[in-house]
Amino acid sequence: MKTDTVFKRAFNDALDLIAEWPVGETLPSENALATQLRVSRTTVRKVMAELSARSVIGGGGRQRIVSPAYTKTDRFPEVETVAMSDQVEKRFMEWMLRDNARPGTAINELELARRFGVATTSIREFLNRFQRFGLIERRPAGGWVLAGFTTGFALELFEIREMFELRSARDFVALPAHSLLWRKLEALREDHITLLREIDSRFHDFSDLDSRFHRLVNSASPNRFIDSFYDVITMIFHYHYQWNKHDERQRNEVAIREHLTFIDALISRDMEAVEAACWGHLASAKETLLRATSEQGMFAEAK
Amino acid sequence: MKTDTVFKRAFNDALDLIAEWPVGETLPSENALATQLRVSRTTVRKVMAELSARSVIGGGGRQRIVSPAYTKTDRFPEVETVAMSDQVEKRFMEWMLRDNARPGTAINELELARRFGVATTSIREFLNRFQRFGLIERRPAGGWVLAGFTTGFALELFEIREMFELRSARDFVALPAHSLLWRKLEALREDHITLLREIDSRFHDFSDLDSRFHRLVNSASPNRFIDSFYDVITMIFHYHYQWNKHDERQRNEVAIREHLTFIDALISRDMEAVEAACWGHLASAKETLLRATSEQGMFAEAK
DNA sequence: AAATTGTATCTTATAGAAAAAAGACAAGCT
DNA sequence: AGCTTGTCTTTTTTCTATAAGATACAATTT
Repeated sequence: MKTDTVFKRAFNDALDLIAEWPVGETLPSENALATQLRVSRTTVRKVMAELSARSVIGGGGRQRIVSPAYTKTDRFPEVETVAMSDQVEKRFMEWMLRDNARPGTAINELELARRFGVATTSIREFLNRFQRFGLIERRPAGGWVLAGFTTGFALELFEIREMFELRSARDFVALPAHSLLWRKLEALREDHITLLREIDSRFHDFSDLDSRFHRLVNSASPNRFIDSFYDVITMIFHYHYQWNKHDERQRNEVAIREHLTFIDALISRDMEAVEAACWGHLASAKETLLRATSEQGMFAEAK
Repeated sequence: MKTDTVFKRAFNDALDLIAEWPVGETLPSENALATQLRVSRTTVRKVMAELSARSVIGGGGRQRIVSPAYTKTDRFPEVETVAMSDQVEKRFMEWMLRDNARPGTAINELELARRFGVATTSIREFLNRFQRFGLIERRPAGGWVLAGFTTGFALELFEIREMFELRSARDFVALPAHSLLWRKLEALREDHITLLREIDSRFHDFSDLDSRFHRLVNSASPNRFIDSFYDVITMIFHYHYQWNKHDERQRNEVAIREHLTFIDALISRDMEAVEAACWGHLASAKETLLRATSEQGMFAEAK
């Protein structure tokens, strides 16, 4: 049976919406709400029904209003709003990075299913999708082995990343002056400066900025295989940022400055400066990731 | 319920084995057979039981012999020996390349399941695994769209391929003289010459040789992301060779000669010659693929 | 008439089950 | 003692079923 995480997330979002809606005003139409909450009308109606049942809203048909007797009602807990597939990914990464899982370990679908409390179907689906990230491998006999987040993995990742990033930077510099991307780069530059100013409180926001920057550079000459490779990087860095808290603020500040050097080099169209900035940034990103792989015990290479 | 394609293939293989076994001699042990037939003992026993039931073999326990009264028995048809997942892939490629399917088409799991006569689970599994090839894309809402085997796809594919191949060729040339790979290259060179001599009858065998050559070049400095990318190329060329019969013999002969030029350049360690040979070969491979994409109507770009 | 809601249908995500195949262990043979 | 076979257990593959959610169409309101 499908989980109702979509409904629960929409319900919570609807509560936020209602909190700012004048009591007595009729609510937007179902279609409008569907667009705002990014779900189908079917789900909107289910949310409205639940809100009615909890007397958060009153009136029926096209006269739905925020109930005058509106009292705070319980939101659904966050965990229940994230899709099963995302939860499986998260749990798997935890299992791989936190628990014992050494490279070479056989992956047992049934055991993972039991451990995560989901059906085997969900595990299979996850493994099939996750395969492309290169952290697991299919055995010819059937079944999977953990390739693991090893030093070798990080080195291979960065070898490709260097090729792609340099190629994209070159194409970016060759962009015509009137290209929209220059303006986007300009905007992103501002975002960097803003974040740098507020680094002490907002250093967590760097992860997202990082991904946006590199994807913008790549968008100069789109290539689906490069985009797809960036999904790997995004995933790795997502978990890396999430778990490696050591020196986080400091690391991010350095990276922002490197980005700015890179951006300025791009704007100057000086390809030599671009290459230098690109190498510099990648070298330090690589070093950070490699340090993480050896700092934590479970990252040791198995052979 | 799982299909018994493994059993059926093993059964057919066992028949081949028995055809060359002296009547009256006791057969190899179950373990030995399991290794030879590349299945588990469980399956070997099932095969033996079936062979017994059909009186192809006689005696029991460790005294199994080819029955003196052995008569030819029906093999299982080829189709029943290929795994469901492989069949789904084949049918999907047919649907995409032969039938109507235009890029941008929404992919309907249920419809495909009905069309292919399998459960939706099999379709889902296929789509999840197949995603990495870049021919389909997941929609945020859920569901899939066909990206399709378009000209754009081929161009993007070759952009990456050029980067990877050149990089690997460079690393290959830098290999120490005593490396095992030089000998493997030498052997592969011989295989090329042999095939060239028998090209008129064996031109179909080129597909496999092509894949072996390029994977050997890449093995000079292994990188899982490059290997994974080669899976895409192998898959594409597999279907391309299978369906584009036009000028096949001629095309393959040209490609073999290009490979030989490439190989000789590698052996000479002359990086300039290597680059030239590499570019030359890739340019012609690209042209072939691009011509295929425009020759056949369904490859037209949709926008 | 256009937008909105009500209703029915189709599609996807997930569970659960069962057969096939692999693997583990015990017993038997040489 | 080391293979070999018999038996039992575990794991993977594949099917069917069902609730959640999306989409299409009909009815209704303004």
